[in-house]
Amino acid sequence: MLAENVFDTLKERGFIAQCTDEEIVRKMLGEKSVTFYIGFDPTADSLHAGHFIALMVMAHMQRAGHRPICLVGGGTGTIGDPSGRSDLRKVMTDEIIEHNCECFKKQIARFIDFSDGKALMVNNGDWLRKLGYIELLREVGANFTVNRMLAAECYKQRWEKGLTFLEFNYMVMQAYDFYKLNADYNCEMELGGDDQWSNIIAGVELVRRKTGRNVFGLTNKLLTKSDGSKMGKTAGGALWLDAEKVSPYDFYQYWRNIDDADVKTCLSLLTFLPMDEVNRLSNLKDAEINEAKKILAYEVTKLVHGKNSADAAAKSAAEIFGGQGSENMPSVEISDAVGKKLLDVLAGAKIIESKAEGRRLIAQNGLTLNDEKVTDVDYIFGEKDFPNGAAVIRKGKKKFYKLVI
RNA sequence: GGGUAGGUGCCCGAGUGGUUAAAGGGGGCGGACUGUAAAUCCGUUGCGUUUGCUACGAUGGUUCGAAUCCAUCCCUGCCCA
Repeated sequence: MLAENVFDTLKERGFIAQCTDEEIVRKMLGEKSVTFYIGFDPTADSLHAGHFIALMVMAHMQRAGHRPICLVGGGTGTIGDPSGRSDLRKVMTDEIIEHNCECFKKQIARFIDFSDGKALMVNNGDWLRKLGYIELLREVGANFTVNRMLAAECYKQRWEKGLTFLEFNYMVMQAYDFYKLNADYNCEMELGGDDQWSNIIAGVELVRRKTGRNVFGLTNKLLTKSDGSKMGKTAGGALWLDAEKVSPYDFYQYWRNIDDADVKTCLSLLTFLPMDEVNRLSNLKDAEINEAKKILAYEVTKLVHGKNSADAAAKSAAEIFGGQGSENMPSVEISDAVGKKLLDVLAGAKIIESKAEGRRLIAQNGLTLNDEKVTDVDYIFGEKDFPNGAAVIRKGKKKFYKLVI
């Protein structure tokens, strides 16, 4: 008997969206160690905030004594999951898929404990790529009815734009994964984002039809804002977990700046803070709730980038927004800035996307150099702009950059 | 394969020979207000800035001039087989 039932934990924290059978799953999770899996398709070279929720679920499960199987989709990634999408995913080359899988593996390994067989990592490319078409049709295809599949919620978005036969098969592939993992590792549960519900129940049904065994599916809520829109979007795209793509400071700032209304969801889903603490923090009102956001940002950053990075990010933020101090401000090395046009330097450092954007910022009073508004579009850097070998550029209200010469 | 409707800027979506870098909305960005929040309001939103360049699926063509007309091709929806 396990001390605490994860099902209750997950439920209390608001993770659970749908479950094939709450009662039985809860009972099962309470009596024995269960092997479960979550799949991650290698759609990019880094995981993002959306994947992070799934990793949290996985971590909670593992802490409770269950065994995770992390599946990277080297096989399914070649197809592309159409679930909930209105457009066709662009096809990736095998090299890219392979590369992305490797990136995923490294990142996942930071969150899940793989020592002593406490978790497994598999790649469905290992079996899906070997499958023969006829074999698959007979073994698996016979267990699906097209009319049933067509009724699946996940294809609804596609009725307008069209669904290719390639993508239509995605569900079959994922179902096969579950069947395979059940056979090889006695995997009894598949977890995933709520957008995966259709695919998950397809797997549950396939296992039952082929083996007569009862397996289960559970989905977690997707990370959305209180208004229903997707969370984890930044100007540059997704909120990546890779420090190279989104710096720990920017990552910290993302959570530091979320809506008041989303504080509770984020604290319970993205941190391990005890629920009474989560409740206390999220009930803070007005300016007080900033404390909760700081804790949220720190905790999430710590989980994703480690304590040192989180400390540094928190410190930078405190300095930058608190008063002066620019010690830990994100900095860019510009060796020969003096004598050059400010706009050329900023564009070169990727601080602004184009000089047109720079001119616009200046025209709208959005660019500051060492606390003075820049008003001259043709401003040329002089020695005096780098008092201690550095100049501070502020873009808009909250984006700071230190130019070091 | 046949019929038909389409492919426009980050997205949706007007435009159907010139004043259209292209209405409107969303999103983004900047400003005001604030709490490094939300809502709201205002501005802005291809690149380079000396009347320049690139852009409306692709390639050719007609024209003083086309996103708008013609041809071919590619792609997609719907209907029929």
